[in-house]
Order: sequence, then structure tokens, then C-alpha cells
Amino acid sequence: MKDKTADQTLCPVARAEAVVGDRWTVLILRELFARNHRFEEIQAYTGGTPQMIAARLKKLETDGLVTRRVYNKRPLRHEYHLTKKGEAFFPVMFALRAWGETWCKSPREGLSMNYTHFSCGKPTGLGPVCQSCGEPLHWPDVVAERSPKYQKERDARWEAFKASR
Amino acid sequence: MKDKTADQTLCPVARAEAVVGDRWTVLILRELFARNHRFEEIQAYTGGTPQMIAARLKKLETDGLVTRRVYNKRPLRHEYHLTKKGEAFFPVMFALRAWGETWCKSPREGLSMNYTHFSCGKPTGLGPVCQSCGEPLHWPDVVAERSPKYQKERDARWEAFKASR
DNA sequence: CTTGTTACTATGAATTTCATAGTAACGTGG
DNA sequence: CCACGTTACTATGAAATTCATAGTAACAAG
Repeated sequence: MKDKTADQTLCPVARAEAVVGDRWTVLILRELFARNHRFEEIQAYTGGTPQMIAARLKKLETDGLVTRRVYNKRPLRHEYHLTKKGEAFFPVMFALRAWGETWCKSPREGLSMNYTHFSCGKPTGLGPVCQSCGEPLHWPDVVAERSPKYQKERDARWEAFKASR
Repeated sequence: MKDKTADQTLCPVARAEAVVGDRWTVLILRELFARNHRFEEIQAYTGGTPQMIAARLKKLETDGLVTRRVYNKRPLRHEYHLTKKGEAFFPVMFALRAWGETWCKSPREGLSMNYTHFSCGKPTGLGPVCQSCGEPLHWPDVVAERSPKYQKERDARWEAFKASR
């Protein structure tokens, strides 16, 4: 799991990719930005196997993007939360989502996510800054809402996960 | 190599990751944004094996981010260029680089990349919009310059690649 | 003392990656 | 006309990773 790439180059893109250059890692971060903090939530919504999730969370923790927080002693249970470094990844996530909405979907599908800028109360749009007020967007200053279809898909994933046990 | 994930979800992040959720793919895009269009350049600077590069370029082509352009008949030779869809990935790349510069390097290393905004002639900074003029940044409207150290690393990679044949 | 909850760990088969080497199609210089 | 150089790959087998499936651990509740 160790990646020497990061130490062998000054390239910031390569350094970043050594940390987040993995599908599961990004999907986990998506869930954390969506405020799903528990292992089973992350597993259910990403569709990853427990090993994939466990390994990625461990790596995210050692890489400093995630901290474990106890929410229950006896039995000991942890939630996973973003650190400053993790939160700072938001612009990448936001840009990635915008690209995905624009270029990886057929037009008739419409947007799956709609963001409202908390400070101005209006839609953020897809751009790097709020289309309504022009300010740069920070997490947690945006409120995400899913399209009904996408929300349904999420609910179905949760049900399917629960049913399979 | 096929990825059913994209068809099974409305999530734009998952859709995007099905296309670019891979270290080599992102490094190849980095080179294309840096205007290195030839196979051997991409191989040398990314450090990938020819199969990795060839497979990713093929997938990038079928996914519509890259086109092959003939630059020499007899022997037939192609260059790889970004399409509109590929160019549209720039904001993600830019944000990723900014995150890497900020969070994946020790302070004393300094910035590896410095961007100048062509339209205003001043530095862009790390943010989503030009720090000098406030406009959103588009490729190819930014001019990249590498720090001497990073440039040296790149040159060394090229030399090492050439020497190994 | 059986069932339920949450968070993982174990195992072996399938797939992917990596290092190394080699091929192909041509131009060039002798 | 033939050996060498250039560019872009392809081939091969060992090593590592991923996936599907199943199971464990530590407790609470009834």
C-alpha cells in the first residue's frame, strides 16, 4: 500500500494522486462530504467490500485527511470525520462533480446534485465560484440536495445493503 | 478494463471516477495539459510502462477525452491531444495541483508550479479564480512555469529515459 | 441464551500491474 | 543494401491487488 512516488517527485499532481488517486478513496471522501460518517454507511453507499473500505480509511487516516472519533464506548465504535486537510479537498471534489455532471451524463438525465450557497441562500451553479454571489465556495458553506431519482437510488442502495445481512 | 459503475449510478462523482479514477490516467492528462503530446514523452515523464500508457491512452480515446492526430505518415505516427471534454477537466487538475502544493509538501519546498494568467499577465495564485483579476481560469489561458528544481527533475527523467535505450 | 447491531478480518480465485524484453515500420549514413 | 537509430508500441511471466463470499468479535436487548 505504500507509495514511493510521493517522495520521488516534486510534482504536486503526482503527490496528490499518491494520496487520492484511487476510485474507492474518492468515493469514501464523497460520503464524508455528504456527512455519512459510519463504516456501514460508507460501505453501503459506495458498494465497496469491507476490506476496500477498511484499507482506504486506514490510509486516509495515516495520510491525515480523516480522523476517527469515538461515538460509543462498549462496544467501542468510531465515526470517520474529515480533518482540515480532508476538507481542503473540497474544491477538487466540487470540480470533479461539475465535470461529471457536464461530461459524463446524457443531457436528459439532468443534474443529480444541486448546491445552495449557505451564505447567500442561492444556487451555486457548477462553476468554481458561486454563480449567485461570486464568492469562492467552501465546505461546509454549501448545502447539497439530491435529485429525487438520485436520492431514490441512494435509498435503494441502503435497503439492499441492509437486506443482505 | 470496462467499468459498469458508470451506468449503474447517477452520481456524477462516480461517473467521473470511472473515467479518470486512476493514477496513470491523471498523470497522462497532466502531460497533455503540459503540451507533451507524444507517446515517449508521456512515458518518460510519468514513468509508466508502455502498456500502462498505451492502455490508458486507448481508454481516454474511447472515453472521448483524447484524440489521436497524425503528425507523420511513413512511418505512421500519432500525437495525442485533448478534446473539449479533456480540456474541460482542467479545473479538476488545477484544484488537485493546488491541493497537492498546499497539503502534500513541506513548507520549505516551495511551489513547484507557478501559473500566469495570459489575459491579465499576472500570477493566478492557487485559488479557483485568478487572484490578480478575479476571472475564472481556463486552459489554455494560463501559462505554467516550473520551479528550477522541478524542471531539473523533469529534465533528469527525460535523460534517464533516453539513456535506457 | 438467542438474536441483532456494527465493524471489521480471512480466504482463495480472478484480475491487474510491473519489470524486462522484444517487435514493427520506417529513415539514414556508409 | 544493410546495419543502426527512432518511435511506438506488444509479449511474457512473476508479483501484487481486488473481488466475492464467508466468518469473527464485542457487546445490548429481550
